[in-house]
Amino acid sequence: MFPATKQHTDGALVKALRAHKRRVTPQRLMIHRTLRGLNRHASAEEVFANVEGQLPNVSLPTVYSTLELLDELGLARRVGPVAGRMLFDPRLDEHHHLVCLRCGRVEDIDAPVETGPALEAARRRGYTRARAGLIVAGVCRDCTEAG
Amino acid sequence: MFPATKQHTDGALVKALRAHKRRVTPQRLMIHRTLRGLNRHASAEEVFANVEGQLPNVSLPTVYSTLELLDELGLARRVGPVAGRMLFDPRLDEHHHLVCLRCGRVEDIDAPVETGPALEAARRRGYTRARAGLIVAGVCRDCTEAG
DNA sequence: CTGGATGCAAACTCTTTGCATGCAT
DNA sequence: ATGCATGCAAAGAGTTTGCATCCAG
Repeated sequence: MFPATKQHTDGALVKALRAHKRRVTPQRLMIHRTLRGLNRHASAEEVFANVEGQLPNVSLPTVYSTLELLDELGLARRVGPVAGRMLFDPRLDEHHHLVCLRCGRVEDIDAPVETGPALEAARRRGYTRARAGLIVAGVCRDCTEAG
Repeated sequence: MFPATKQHTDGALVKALRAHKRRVTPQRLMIHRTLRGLNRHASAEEVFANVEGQLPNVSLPTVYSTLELLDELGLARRVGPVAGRMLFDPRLDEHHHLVCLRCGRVEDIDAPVETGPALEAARRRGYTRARAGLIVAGVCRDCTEAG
């Protein structure tokens, strides 16, 4: 389904799995490839729906644990929970999120945000592995027009 | 329990409720006063536990709907969901949050964050009532030391 | 009076856990 | 062969909803 990125994407995952002494399984490859192919933040449910068509007998718990693993490996980023659901984002570069309080839609914001001072404050308090994400919450155009 | 702020706090709520044509009820006054008294972000469950001692026969759904109302009235700010639970913050000035991924603790960060460009981006996309909040997620000192 | 607000209980959603089986190493 | 990873099912946590009753205006 995503032939252009398949090779490189699989290669990076296999390399990361081997480096962490984790097993390379068809489910992990397919879940990773699917999230990359969606090319936007997706819920576990969405990834699951898309993986089902590609690989039989995949379970939702496996999707959750694999997405969590991808986050640990640095090959995806867990965002949220946002609007009540956990999202997983294939984008690895810094960006932020815009959430509609009404319909739950999530969009990317590429505006720059100076997170250095906040991360520094976290470090000073003894936090490790700290990462910053800006969430802008509002009511989207459609929901605003719908009243 | 919070005599020093009680009068002013109640007054602001009563005024806001009247302005929005909503009713002034003992539950609303007590929930508002309790959140202010806690003086930190609290979950609905926490507010509920503290209100129970002050006013008999208060229900958790009422706490939820009242905290949501306070957010609408601008007398509290809903934060989250963070670490799986919705938090409500009596602080009205700009500040951000530091969350431990392990134990779920939430602390305030007072470091300045330039949210203007992100809010402007939201406005350009047609979002209304947009507000920005930075979430720094990491592992706190205690959890880091605990392994 | 009258309709918004409440209390209670139950439903709902998303996520996590337990356990037996299976497959990557 | 070994034990991590998986599938299935069921539990768990937090939040929301429905409805009869109550009380603020």
